[in-house]
Amino acid sequence: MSNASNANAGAGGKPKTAVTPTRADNYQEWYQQVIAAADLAENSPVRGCMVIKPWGYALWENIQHVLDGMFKATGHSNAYFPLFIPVSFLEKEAAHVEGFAKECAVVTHHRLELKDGKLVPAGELEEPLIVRPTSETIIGASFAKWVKSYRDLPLLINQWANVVRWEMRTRLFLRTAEFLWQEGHTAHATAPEAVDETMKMLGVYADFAENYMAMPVIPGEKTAGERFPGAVQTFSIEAMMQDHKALQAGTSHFLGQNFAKASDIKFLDDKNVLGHAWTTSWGVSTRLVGGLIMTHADDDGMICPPRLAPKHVVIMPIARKPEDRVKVLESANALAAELRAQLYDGTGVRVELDDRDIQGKRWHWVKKGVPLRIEIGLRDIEAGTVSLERRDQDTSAKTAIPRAELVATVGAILTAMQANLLARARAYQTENTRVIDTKEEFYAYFAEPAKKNANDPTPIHGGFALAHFNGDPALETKIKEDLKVTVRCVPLAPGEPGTCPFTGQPSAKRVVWAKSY
RNA sequence: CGGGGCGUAGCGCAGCCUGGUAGCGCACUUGGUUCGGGACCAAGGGGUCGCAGGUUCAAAUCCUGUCGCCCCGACCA
Repeated sequence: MSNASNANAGAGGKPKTAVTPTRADNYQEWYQQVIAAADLAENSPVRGCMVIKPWGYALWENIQHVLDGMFKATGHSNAYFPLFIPVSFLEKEAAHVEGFAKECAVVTHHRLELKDGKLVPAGELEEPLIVRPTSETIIGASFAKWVKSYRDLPLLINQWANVVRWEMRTRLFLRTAEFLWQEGHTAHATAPEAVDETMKMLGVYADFAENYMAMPVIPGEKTAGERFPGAVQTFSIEAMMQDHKALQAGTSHFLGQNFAKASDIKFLDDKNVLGHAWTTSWGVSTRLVGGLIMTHADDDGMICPPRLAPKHVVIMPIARKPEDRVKVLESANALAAELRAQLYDGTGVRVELDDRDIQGKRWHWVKKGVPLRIEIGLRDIEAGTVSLERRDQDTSAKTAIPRAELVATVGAILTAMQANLLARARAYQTENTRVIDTKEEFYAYFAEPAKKNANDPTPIHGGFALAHFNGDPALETKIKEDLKVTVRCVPLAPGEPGTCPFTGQPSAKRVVWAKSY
């Protein structure tokens, strides 16, 4: 489609990068090409919905596995609630209606009949059902039944599910009409307990993002305009993508008693006083896979952080002559077994042995982002070494390492790579974050570079701006209109008071401004 | 939902203006030569040109409609 997509192919040479276009050439197109090159997902016949392919789904499964453990370690239990929600449930919370009604898929019939060779809906439902865009209301109905006494609290529930939001514009992983997520829903006897829960889960997300995804995040509170519909307070973790935009990677909401009142979640406290429970909800979605891509992937494709990688190591036997093949394969299989017996991150090292007799294997795995690539051939066997390549290093960097040393240190190498990816991402975020104290500098920072053509993708520019803000929603709206920049969050980390550069009024602390996904 | 662009083989594209046998590169299959940094040669397979109408002797090409994708907005956790 674009000229950029084949700009560095052709001309008799090999592509300089495994993925075209590069990030700098066309970031949006690059993102899609990485997904295709790594075989993570593809568009489906259904508008806005994606097919998550095995490699992409394996990343999600690893995300699920780790988070599920974290939720259980913090006292939560999994349960499952219906996909369908009666429309009347949504109506119960006014702000919620406003927030979600426009993007609800609605089921109005329950039967199909054949008419003139076509199936047409029949059997209209008395009350339409919406396909859940989020489950506060349907889970609230259950909570109302489950909670009678302060002894029933706190109620700490999580659900792994799919949800549907009929979005105008979709992007694989980042915003799809249907997506997979988890939604935690809890009820508490007091406001402070619910706030504690809200903050605890935000902390779990921040921990997961940094320590598993190797994606540095800024935890903070959303401004009123960005608040979850119906929430009293919304908190998020915000990550910087390689186009300098912010990705909201997880949210945690303190819902006050809004949903408890809407769903009638009432209990008798220890003084025999009837009151409404205090609830929270929090979630992360398959969007995290998009975050992983845009945090780590490069112009050669995906880079999987070791702790979430579907495979840690791929072994590629080098033996094209049939007479060598048996010996090399035997050695490669033995190496695979030795590596699988090693522990990394509390589990056996995940090893793929790719013995396909094809060309281009190496690039295949580069694009998929397997952390370690190992080549083993006759020369290695004789020397007692293997050839090791790390995906976080240049694709031309290959080191011979004694086989026994590799087996002994594979866990340490993966640990080092995980740390390197985080450090690299953190440095990137720091480099593209600026403390700004004047309106002029702020506007210049976010000004879009000139485009050759009005319909070209917007070049990478700007970043995170740390600037004071008087908190006025009207000012935030004005800045959004001017620059498409919004307050991503008011960081939880302590900050100094100062002066709002836009109004000259006092400001409690600097907030994070950026363009966002 | 508004503006723009694009739908031709798995992927990337040419052909369309000026209607007349469906093309190229990569990928794939087979054979051979290669092989430790994206191999080469040869022979093959694969497309009702997004879909539906219309004009025409004849439509990938012209006209109308429609669906989808992408970009820029609007919208949005």
